[in-house]
Amino acid sequence: MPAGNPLPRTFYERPATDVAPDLLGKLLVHDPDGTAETLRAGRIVEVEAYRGDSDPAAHSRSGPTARNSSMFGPPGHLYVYLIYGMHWCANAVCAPAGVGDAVLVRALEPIHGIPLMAALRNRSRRQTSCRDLCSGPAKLTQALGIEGVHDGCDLTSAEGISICDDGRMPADVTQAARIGISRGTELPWRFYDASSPHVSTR
DNA sequence: TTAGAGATGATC
DNA sequence: ATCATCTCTAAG
Repeated sequence: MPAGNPLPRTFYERPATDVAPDLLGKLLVHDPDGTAETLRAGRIVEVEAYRGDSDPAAHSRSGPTARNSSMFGPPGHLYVYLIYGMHWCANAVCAPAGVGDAVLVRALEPIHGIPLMAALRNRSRRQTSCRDLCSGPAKLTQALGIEGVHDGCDLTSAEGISICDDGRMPADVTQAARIGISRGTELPWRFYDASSPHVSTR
């Protein structure tokens, strides 16, 4: 078990803006079949918080729908959605059930299973550097093999997809405006490790 | 190195 | 029509 222990559900049972910075340095792990050969993991270096109450950019802003129902479920679960018709994005659901809070995972430092990650991201003819494997919310889901079927899965179980704590702390936590949204741009709810070369922008 | 456009489909 | 994106191509 190279990844440490999964974070407990109580970790997620807080507002997304509190959970988000604490997720920096943790490991996002996908162990699809319990074998070391297919396990891949990356250290979280960039996240964004989305809140159900008064956040115009959140998918949960207008209440539960078929797509966002995981956001309103119990904390410590995964919310996965399709964006622009072709990319999957992964969130950690936060706050008590009934509150539509989540943290979008935007970038990882690849840690384990890097050859498999490169194979899963082999669509491009261009040479994929290690920095290009997980430096974006849709890149990292492709590298880890996270898709719509994983929406709602439990992150606190060591099986399948989990977020684990191995004791490492982020070096340089920085707060800024969120990326790629047209509303709520004034809210400084993006958190990243400025010392990492693996964040989604340079 | 940077800017722009195309891909591609669910959502509300 | 919008969208919590990525990639390639072309221009400078």
